[in-house]
Amino acid sequence: MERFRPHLRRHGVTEQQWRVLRALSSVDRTTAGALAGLTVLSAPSLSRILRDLARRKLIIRKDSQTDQRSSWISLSAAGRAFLDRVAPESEAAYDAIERSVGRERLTALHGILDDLEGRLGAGAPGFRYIARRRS
Amino acid sequence: MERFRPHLRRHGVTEQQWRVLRALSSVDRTTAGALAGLTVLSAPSLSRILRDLARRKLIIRKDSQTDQRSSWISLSAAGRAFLDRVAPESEAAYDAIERSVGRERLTALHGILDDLEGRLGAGAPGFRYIARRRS
DNA sequence: GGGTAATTGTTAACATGGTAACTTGTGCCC
DNA sequence: GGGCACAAGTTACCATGTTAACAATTACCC
Repeated sequence: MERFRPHLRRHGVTEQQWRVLRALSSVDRTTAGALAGLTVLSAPSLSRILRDLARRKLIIRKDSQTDQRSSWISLSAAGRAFLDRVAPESEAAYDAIERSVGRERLTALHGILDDLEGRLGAGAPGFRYIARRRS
Repeated sequence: MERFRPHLRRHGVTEQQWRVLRALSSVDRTTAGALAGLTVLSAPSLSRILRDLARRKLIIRKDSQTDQRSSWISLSAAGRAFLDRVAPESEAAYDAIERSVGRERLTALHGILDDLEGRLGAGAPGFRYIARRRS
């Protein structure tokens, strides 16, 4: 993350906020719980982040009609514009890492870490939004 | 760390405090800078941790005679006793992980991560006190 | 030597993770 | 349908990582 943080900082988002925005970009809408799993953020952290992103109007929360405990979260137009503006830089930083390390080595590492996670029982894998390529 | 934290918590230390105490157990005395490298802690964090550990009298700080900017840090008798009391539990937790994952796989992972660190230029490797066996 | 740059530690401000307590809602079961 | 366990989020508290600013020394260099 040392490679990404400076870019993100310049744009006024933290790496976790960025992770949340990226995760939201690939779905129409979700709930906080699903988003926590997707971004691998703890519920308390995500709660704070969503509050801040909503305050900045990068995301929209709409009360669920079927379950009043949760709400639907989606990217706002401004949020999508922000993503389109910042994503290229993020991709460039990722490319630089891939060039230093080598694509095969990175793929191998992902495999090993997934395996490790399984053996230690850290929870269901699923699709993650960490330093992995958007594909 | 999920496996270690509960044990450590019961004994009233955080994982980073534990890392510092373990690192101190293998040297006669050091400076804060060297300790930061050894434990992979940031200078500000280490500064706070040393303050707390000194307050609890688990470590001793003695002003350096040759360089008045830094001081010598060493384990107190109480600190050593604490380590002897808690270390066995820590070792047991590590053994459990090693059994789940397999020693060969863990060794291989360490190698891969060291390699990665080198390629990304994260700094000099050196001996670390993370989840690695005391040997 | 004297002044400036680099080093060593510390403190402050902010964001986050972990844990636990708490509030609301839902669902279920007798 | 009343009560109770469970689920979804939020809040609070503490410890840490980052970054930046700062204090005090030390080293270097003309």
